[in-house]
Amino acid sequence: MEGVNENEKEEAQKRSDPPELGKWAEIQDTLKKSVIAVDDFPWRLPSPQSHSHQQQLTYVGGVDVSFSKEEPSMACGSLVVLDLHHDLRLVYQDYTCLTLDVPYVPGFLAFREAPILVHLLEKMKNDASPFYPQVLMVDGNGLLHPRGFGLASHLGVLANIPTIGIGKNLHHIDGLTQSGVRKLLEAEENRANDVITLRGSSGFIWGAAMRSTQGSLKPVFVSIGHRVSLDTAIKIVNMTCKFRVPEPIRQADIRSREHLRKHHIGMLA
DNA sequence: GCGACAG
DNA sequence: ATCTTGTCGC
Repeated sequence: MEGVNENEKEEAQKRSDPPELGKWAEIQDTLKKSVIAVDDFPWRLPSPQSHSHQQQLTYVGGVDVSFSKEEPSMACGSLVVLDLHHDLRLVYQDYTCLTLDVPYVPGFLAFREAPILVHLLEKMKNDASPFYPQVLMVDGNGLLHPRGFGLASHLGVLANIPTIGIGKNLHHIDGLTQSGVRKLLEAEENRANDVITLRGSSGFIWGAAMRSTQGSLKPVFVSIGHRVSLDTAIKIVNMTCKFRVPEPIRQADIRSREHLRKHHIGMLA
């Protein structure tokens, strides 16, 4: 009895896991109850017909956090917003740099990155920006997570905003593996499809793997974050993909990295 | 038991 | 996440 706990603690130390992991898991289980896994927003997707009485989806946001190589605790969070109706033009960008001591632990990404992103969203809301995103794409998974509550869902609940999870790599859960998914995508019956459902061994649907660009063998992994169904999430991803990674995420990624470079060099001098 | 494990 | 230029190909 006693030995089991001691061994777990030792292993946790070897992995340099923070001692709060148990609490973190509890927090995830609690917040997960607030997740809304269906469409729950006032706008509609752009369509050929005109429904003049309902607002259309126009502003799609993207968030990401970059880190400095030489100063691993130095982080830069970014929030960008693109205009879906003007060739995904950038209409808003903001950044926050700070030192982060919370480590990255698989399955607990939100405890490292969510606070910065919540800050950026709150700042934008307080400033009453007319470009506040109607939906937010997050660099990380939503439901596609060991406890069904990844960064995209976590951020969606904390900031109460519709979110979509975008993973560039698969978090292996419920029997799902990156090689297994790629085999499915390459299978004859799926040759025509660019999207396949990620159904785990348990039968649960965690998200979807999609070839966002023609000719890209490596898929991106889309999952429900908050207040957006998987079908709608896939449609929105398709509307925002010029390259493999959807533009909101790609722009947030590129720009947070260059912002960090610019600011960090200034600190060393 | 060992390995895998979003960013 | 981060280290990194050129390069092969449509």
